[in-house]
Amino acid sequence: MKKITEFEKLVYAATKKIPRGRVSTYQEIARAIGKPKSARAVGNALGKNPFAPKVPCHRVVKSTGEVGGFLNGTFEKMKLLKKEGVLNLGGRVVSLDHKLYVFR
DNA sequence: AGACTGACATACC
DNA sequence: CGGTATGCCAGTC
Repeated sequence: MKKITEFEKLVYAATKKIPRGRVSTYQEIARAIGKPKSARAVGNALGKNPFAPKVPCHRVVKSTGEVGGFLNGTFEKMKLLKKEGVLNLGGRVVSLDHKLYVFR
């Protein structure tokens, strides 16, 4: 069904680029697609997440270093993140500046 | 078909 | 810490 827009395509493409063991923020993704003010729109697109496991929205965190809204029922994925050493107990990112993946 | 409102996982003041 | 500003989407009228 691919009912996605060009904007979402960019968001998913950027999110998919996140390597394992790394995380990114909505702000970074928004900036990566050329709309640094669209962090919310990024979240909106990821929230739909038609590419569920393809687009690791669980690997995208808030700009504050918190894990983000995927905790809302998807917290099982958080375990995987912890396994990758990205998250810390309590749903916090381990040194965001150290794990943050920046699009270039 | 066109316009408005609500919702969303942020950012800024 | 709280309210306002911003961007995109979806549903509704």
